[in-house]
Amino acid sequence: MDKAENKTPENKTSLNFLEQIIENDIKAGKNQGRVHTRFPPEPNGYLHIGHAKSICLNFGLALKYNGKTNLRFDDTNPTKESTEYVDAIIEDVKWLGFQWEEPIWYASDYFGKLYEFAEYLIKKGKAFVCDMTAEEMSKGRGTPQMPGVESPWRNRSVEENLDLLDRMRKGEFKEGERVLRAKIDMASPNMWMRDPVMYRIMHAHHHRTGDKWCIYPMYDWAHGQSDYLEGITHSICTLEFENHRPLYEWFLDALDIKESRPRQYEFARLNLSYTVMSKRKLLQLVEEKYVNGWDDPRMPTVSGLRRRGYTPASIRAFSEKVGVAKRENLIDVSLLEFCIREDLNKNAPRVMSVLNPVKLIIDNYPEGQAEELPAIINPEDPDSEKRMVPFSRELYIERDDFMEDPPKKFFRLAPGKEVRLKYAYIIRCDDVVKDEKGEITEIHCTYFPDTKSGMETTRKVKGTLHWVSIAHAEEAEVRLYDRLFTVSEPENGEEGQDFKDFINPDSLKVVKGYCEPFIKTAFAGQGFQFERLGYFAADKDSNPETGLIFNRTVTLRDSWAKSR
RNA sequence: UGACCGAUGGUGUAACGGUAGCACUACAGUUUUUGGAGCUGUCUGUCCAGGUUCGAAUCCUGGUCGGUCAACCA
Repeated sequence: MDKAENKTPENKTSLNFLEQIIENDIKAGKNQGRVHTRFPPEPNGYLHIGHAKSICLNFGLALKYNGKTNLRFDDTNPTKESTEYVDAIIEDVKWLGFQWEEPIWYASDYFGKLYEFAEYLIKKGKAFVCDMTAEEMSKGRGTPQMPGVESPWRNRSVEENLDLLDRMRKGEFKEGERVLRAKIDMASPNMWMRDPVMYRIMHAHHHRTGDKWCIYPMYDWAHGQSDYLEGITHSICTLEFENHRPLYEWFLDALDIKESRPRQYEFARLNLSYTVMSKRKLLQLVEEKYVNGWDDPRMPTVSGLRRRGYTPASIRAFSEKVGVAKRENLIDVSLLEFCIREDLNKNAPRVMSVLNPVKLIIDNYPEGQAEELPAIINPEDPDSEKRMVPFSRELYIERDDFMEDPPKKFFRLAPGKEVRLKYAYIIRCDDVVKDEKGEITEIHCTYFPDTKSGMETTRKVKGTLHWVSIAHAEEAEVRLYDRLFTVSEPENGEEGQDFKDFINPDSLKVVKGYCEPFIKTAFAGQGFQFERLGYFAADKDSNPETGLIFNRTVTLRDSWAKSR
């Protein structure tokens, strides 16, 4: 690699550590140069942005190196898993834009093969049936500093072990009565090598194998062997499995697997500021109704982000930008927000919408008159078409866009001041009307007909406002989302504090919005820019009865708000 | 206190013994019929102590700090 190449970003040649490993493997001719990855979710919850990173990584690596990626459900614990989750996960992976190698696999596809493997290990004297209770076993395991003690059942005969395993499978024993264990080393400094459990008895109905099995394999026993059976070359998982790698290797060795052998690599999972990422905690938020389901737009789930208005491209871009390494990290949500703004700025149609209205009356505009003004749908798109916006005497503008007694840097409307109404005319504020509480109810203005948008004018204004003609306005329910937590690391509070103590009570505000008629073209999921406000996505619940519903994806950057 | 892993600006991530770069954030300027977007620029960094070397973020030694591991979860 030439040093100079590294400096030119347009032909970026720097690789992350996984790409380096893969390139070395290809060079060395390992696995005949094949690259085959897999994404192995457990169907016990919905996918979140951390999974999205893993998906982009696994599929991205295969794409880059001309390889394949399997989608495999790690369904080894029937008590926690269901087809509801399977379906949702499939939809999310598809939505993110990735194509897995057909068919979809399940660890349960390998239950039969795994059973044969287990018999093989028993015959080699490398596995045994243990009658200890879970509690006894836990005590006997020792501590990281102290060796464990060997099970009294460790040296049963091959015949007895085979017979017992067969009877475990047939359901002759109660749950918890016996397990199959690998015979490794109770004194190992690595806890995972202290005769780990391979099979446990569960009289549970499995979503795919039904009642066929009464024993189910543990993760470590199922995973590496599934990788092997699928011809996986690079089995990529998160850091907490680092200590499992010797066990992963031990099983492959014990099964005498030498050719086409998968290798496990670990990377640091994604952490995002102002949210939580563990499935357990997300489940808690759902079950305890802090949010309205897994796809609540405040959730960091893929389905939540989708409903919030995030696009697949924005999530892929984000996954690219966060990078891949082995150190713990905390990504600032502002990076995620940057990615969706970048996408929507280029692609979202613009529309004017007033969310906190105050009435503005143009006194010198004829009553009953209206005109259609052309407006560009997306100024960032050179091929953008025009939309027509109705203008009339009575408008709504944003309450924040008017101040009776403004500071010097206020570029918006104030008594005696002039602003442009976007795509329309320059107006001057002449007067305000207030109610008995002192609240402004009407702003009276004069418009200048020769300043119509597109006309030459010498009149200069500092501010441009968005507006909606009251008579032509479409009403919509607008859901204003904010971050779900008030602190950047809700999981790292003081002693005795729970992540739920930091839930933001104002994470959702629902308001009525007034939009220009063009909004009627919206379809579910479509993202718009409400000019000067932010990006908003049509909610999937919008229907003729509820009317239009919009979710705020993210606000526009606002240097005015910041400067105050 | 055992094993494994890690440590580069505020946050991420490059640099593979030879000028510490890129992105986000923040700030400033420019521009603007979105206080948006764009463009330009600025600030801030190699955990510590030794050693090897002409030269160390990079190699070695020793510390410090952080993460993971004692489920019949994954």
